[in-house]
Amino acid sequence: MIRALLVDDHQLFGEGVRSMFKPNDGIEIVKITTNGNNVPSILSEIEVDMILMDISMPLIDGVGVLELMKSKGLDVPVLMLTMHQDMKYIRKSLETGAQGYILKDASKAELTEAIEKVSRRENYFHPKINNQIFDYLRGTKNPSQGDLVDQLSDREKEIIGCIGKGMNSKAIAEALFISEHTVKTHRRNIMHKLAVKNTAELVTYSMEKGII
Amino acid sequence: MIRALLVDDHQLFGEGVRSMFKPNDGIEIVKITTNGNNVPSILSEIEVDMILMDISMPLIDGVGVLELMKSKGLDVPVLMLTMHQDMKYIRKSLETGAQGYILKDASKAELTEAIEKVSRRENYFHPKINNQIFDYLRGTKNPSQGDLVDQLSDREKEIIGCIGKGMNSKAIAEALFISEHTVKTHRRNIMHKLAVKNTAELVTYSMEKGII
DNA sequence: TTCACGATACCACTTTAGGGGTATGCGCTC
DNA sequence: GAGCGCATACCCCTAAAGTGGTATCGTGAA
Repeated sequence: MIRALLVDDHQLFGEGVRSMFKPNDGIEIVKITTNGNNVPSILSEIEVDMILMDISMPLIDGVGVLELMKSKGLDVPVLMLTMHQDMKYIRKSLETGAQGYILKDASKAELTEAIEKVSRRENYFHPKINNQIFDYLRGTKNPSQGDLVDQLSDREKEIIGCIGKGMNSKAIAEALFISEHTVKTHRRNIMHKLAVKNTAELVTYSMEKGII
Repeated sequence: MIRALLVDDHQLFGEGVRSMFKPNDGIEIVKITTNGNNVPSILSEIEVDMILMDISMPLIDGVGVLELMKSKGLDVPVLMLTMHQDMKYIRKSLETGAQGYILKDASKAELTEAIEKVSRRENYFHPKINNQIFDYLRGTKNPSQGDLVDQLSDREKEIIGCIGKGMNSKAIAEALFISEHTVKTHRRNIMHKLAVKNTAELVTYSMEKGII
């Protein structure tokens, strides 16, 4: 029986995955937490064979939890379980030490296989992202030739999200508790980084790249 | 026993939710489909009391499935089950006739309550989005039925395409061999028809609707 | 310990968008 | 033939975006 810890902010998803595994599947979700910050204390209390981790979570994201674990010397294999098919997330996860990467639209059989492999400290990649892995490995001859989107900071992406919702600089400033000047500076930097002429093109580009 | 059909492209989520409901919960997911286009044929084969529907799906989105059902005269209460907290999605869902709206980070208890209410053709809204519903109802005296995009003329869609490419009014005027004044008039009319505040929101909305 | 970067903030300025009108000609329909 | 939607075009004006700088502070890397 593989004992797994699930880290996901979506309660429904978590309870769903837990109920999905029957005793004879050989897998048991022994604990679910919606807050990645609790992972170290949980690991000190109970013993698990692997961790199933969502990437996008509000308080601390999956990569952040991986870093937190590493800083505390916690060595438990982690399977990233996410909707993001972007190379950005995959790369970040692998760089930070994830053992595998699977998409949320995987089947139960695929998830079972992934959990088994990761718990044995083998790598697992979902078939859907294999091509991207190859493309990425082929493309890493020239690291500067990355995606323009990768140059954006988290704050800048946050600003982009607000812009897409139709908020103007003043509204964004109030929402983020910063000055309107700062928002305008961010907008300028974003436009330079993405090499776009105006807000319309910025929104188009960002939506195509999945930032919005 | 409430018999539910689940429409979600994320297999894991679907199987998870299905396993979550035990016989004594009074709810059974009798069928899961990852393709919304199959909903009409499924409804003709099996009998269900309600439909649990994800909004963002690749082949046809949740709102599209609702429209498809309506066009075929299929009258089964639908609970939208999604991650999107945006009023835009909520509005579209309600306009197209969804009976309820719940977020994917809801608890099992909340989902159970929602399914029960919707199967009785009562409305259900997740507590987290109640405020947005109120704001919406306050702001909309005139509930416009039908899709806003349908009101756009071909010329207006052409203008929208240019805006999305980052062209300003002057550039659009030159490209279409018309006056800049005319372009500005078009932009104004477009924004009124789509009920958006500015160009950024216009682009976001248009891309979601597939105009761009 | 520098040094780079991100987030913050401000000034001054030009260009563009956005909102209020009004108007004409064309094609279609009732 | 009167009305309607659409594309066209112009006026005036305000608000916002966009461009050119500069600058402080904290953090983390070299």
